[in-house]
Amino acid sequence: MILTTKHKELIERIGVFHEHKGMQPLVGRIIGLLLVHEEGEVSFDEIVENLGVSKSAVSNALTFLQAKDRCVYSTRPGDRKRYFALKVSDWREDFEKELLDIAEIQKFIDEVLEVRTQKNPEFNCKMKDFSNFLGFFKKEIPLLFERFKNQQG
Amino acid sequence: MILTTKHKELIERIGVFHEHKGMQPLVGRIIGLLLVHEEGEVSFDEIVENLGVSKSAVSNALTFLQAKDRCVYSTRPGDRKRYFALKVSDWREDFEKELLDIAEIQKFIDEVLEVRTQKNPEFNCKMKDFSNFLGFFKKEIPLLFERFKNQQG
DNA sequence: GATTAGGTTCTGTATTTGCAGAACCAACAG
DNA sequence: CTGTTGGTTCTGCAAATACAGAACCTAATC
Repeated sequence: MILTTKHKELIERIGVFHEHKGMQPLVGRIIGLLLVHEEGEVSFDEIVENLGVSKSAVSNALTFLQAKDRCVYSTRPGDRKRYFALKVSDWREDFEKELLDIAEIQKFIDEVLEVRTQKNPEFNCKMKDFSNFLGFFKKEIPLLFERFKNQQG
Repeated sequence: MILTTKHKELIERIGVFHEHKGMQPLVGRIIGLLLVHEEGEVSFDEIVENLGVSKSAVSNALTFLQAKDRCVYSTRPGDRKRYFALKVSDWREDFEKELLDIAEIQKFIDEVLEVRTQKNPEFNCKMKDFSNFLGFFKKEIPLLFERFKNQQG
C-alpha cells in the first residue's frame, strides 16, 4: 500500500496524541500506521520504510506494543515475514482499563484522608465527596458497557 | 506542620502516580504535599524545606500548577508569603476533563474510518463500534455526575 | 539609600530518552 | 558450508528533561 500525504499527516497526528499519553514517539506512529493501513496487517520492513526509521527502533517499539498486548503478528505459509496488526477487537477491555486507571487516584485520596487531621474539615469533606464519586464511578463502568450494548439493539 | 515518615512515603507514592500521568517528578510531589498537609495551605519555603529541593524548581513547578489551574495561592495581611493550596473544589470539572480527554481518540478513529478502504470490513466494523461507543460515552458523562448527585440524597 | 525577605529568571549540568548503525543470530536456500 | 532474508541486541550519541545554584528583581524595613 502506498501512503498519501493525507495518510502520513494523520499518522503523525495520531502519533502525537499517543505521545501525550506517555508513549514514545515511534510507538504512537506505529499505532497510527496500523490504524490507517488498509489491510490492517503490515510487515516489519513496511513499517521501517513508511516511517523512515531504523530496524532497531521498530523492533523495540513492536516488542513494547506486544508486551502491552496492543499488537500481535501473524505469519503466512512459505513467508518468513511477520505481519503486525493492532488488537482492535480488545477496545472494550482497553478502554475499561483506561477508565479504571484514572479512577486509581481514589486509593491515594483514601490514604490521604486517613492521615489528615480535622484541622480543615471543608477540605476533608470535599476529598471524601471525590472518593465517594470515584467508588460510584467504578461500579458504573460495567453498567455503561451494558447500557451501550442494549441501546445498540 | 512536621511530616512523619508515613506522610513522606505517601507523598512519594502520590508523586510517582502523577509522574505516570506525564507530570514532572517535583510537580507530583508538590500535589502530594498539598494533599497531605493538614492545613491544606503551604508556604513556598515550607515546600522547599519539606521536599528538599531548590527554590527555582519549586517556583517553576508552582507556576506550572497554577497555569494548569490545579493550584492557587492566598496571602495574609501583614505577611508577604504566599500560601499555596490545591483547588480541591474543582474535582468534578477536572475529572470530567480527564474523561473527555481519553474519549478524544474518537476524533482520530473517525478520521481513520474516512481514509480507510473497504479491504478489511471486519477491522472497519470494529472501529465503527468503538467510535459509536465513544459517542455514547461522551453523552453519558454528564448523566453520570447527575446520577451520583441523586443517589447521594 | 542600604538591607532583607520572598520569589523569579538565567545558566549550567547530570540524567534520561529515543533513536541510528553495526554487529549479531537463526532459519532457510543454493 | 556459504550466502541471504528477517529480525534482535548492543553500543554510542544527540537532544530533551529536571533540577541546582547564582544572579536577579521587587517591595517593605531599617
